[in-house]
Amino acid sequence: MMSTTSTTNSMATPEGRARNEEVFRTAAELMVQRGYAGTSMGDLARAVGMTKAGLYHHISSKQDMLFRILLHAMEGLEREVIEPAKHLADPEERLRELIRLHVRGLFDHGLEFTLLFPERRHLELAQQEVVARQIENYLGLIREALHELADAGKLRDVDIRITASHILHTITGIARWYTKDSGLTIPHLVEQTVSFNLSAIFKSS
Amino acid sequence: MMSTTSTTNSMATPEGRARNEEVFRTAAELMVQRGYAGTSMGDLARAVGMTKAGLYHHISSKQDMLFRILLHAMEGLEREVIEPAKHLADPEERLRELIRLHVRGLFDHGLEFTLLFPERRHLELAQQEVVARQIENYLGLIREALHELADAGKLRDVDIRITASHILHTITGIARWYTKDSGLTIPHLVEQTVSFNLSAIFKSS
DNA sequence: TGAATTGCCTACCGATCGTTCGGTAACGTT
DNA sequence: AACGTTACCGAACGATCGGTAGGCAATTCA
Repeated sequence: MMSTTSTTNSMATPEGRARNEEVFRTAAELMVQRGYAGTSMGDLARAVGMTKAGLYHHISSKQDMLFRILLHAMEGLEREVIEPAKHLADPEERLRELIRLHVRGLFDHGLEFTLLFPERRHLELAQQEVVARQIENYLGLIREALHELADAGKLRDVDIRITASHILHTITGIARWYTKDSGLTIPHLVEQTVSFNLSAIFKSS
Repeated sequence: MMSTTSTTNSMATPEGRARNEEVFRTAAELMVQRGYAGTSMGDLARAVGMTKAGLYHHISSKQDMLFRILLHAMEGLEREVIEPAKHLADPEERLRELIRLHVRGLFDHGLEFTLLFPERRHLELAQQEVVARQIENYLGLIREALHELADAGKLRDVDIRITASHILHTITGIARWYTKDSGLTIPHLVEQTVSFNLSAIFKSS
């Protein structure tokens, strides 16, 4: 079978799979709020209505659970953001779409997990590198678009490495300050974030 | 005496004061790297070359230590950033100076503590509010400058609340991605961050 | 010179951490 | 009816957590 989704056992029934997903989803939510070290297995067990021992039917260790959560976040980023945007020929359109989809994904999908990337320090080195490579890959996509725009003479005199990081952090920063009761609509937030970053880089001419 | 600086005792000698500062400074550094929950008192003790028990000569509790670190960071922000900038009459110059001083302070001063603001959730509610109020106050300063610029017709059609948050997070984000071995000079980083944010908001005309 | 105070130590506390063990009720298959 | 699997539980493990009690050398103050 060589399933890549298995944790400690084969997780056969639909109810079992659903429960399994609930464990991982809840863990991700808790860790976004309180961090990896700040979230105990007891906390997680209580949140899903289970004992600590019961959790270990679904996971093999806390660290491995974090790794799987990050893998899932990376798959989501790849599928919902990178893949739809990367083949756009026009670099401006491509960059615009990267930002738009990422901000949208922050709310639609559990893609808020992007927030958990800083928690990669709790993983083993080999696992850390997997995550680091994906982040570098994503940043590379932004830098590539910036380079093409620079070659076309459309950019201000900007440092591309710094600028790419600034763009990425206006996006991930949203997850740190946004609250539902702010009265902000998501389309408005998306539009504002896109235009903020694009205005930041283009020549004013 | 009513000293506000005392921790568990009067901390009389210069060497004592120096050691005391070292404890707090080291704790701040560790917590920036590993987070509050991820930094144990044993870690801290080892880092300053002391036993856990010895630490408690300098602090009264881990939580209180965090609160004092955040207070110190807020004082630094007030002294090094807010105070020098707030009296500038020209809103563009004021905003530029706020950003410039904040990024500079990230490196010069132990003002990197800005990173610790997310850790305020580990404080008691009354203490959390003190920190939240200061952040709100700082954001208010940015928003005020933006309002003045908008009234002067100098801004793009921009949502001021969102924009202020974006500006703040390009700055604090630096502490998350910057590494010394990147070959970036600090003046260059400061200049790029200032121009990124100012370009983001002004009319391209 | 003696008495305090400072700055740290050794030794330890109860609580909580992540994790494991043995067991079991419910269920599908044969 | 018997068996195997799934999805859990109660109880406990060793390790580590934040924190404390009491002592002791060095320094400072009277």
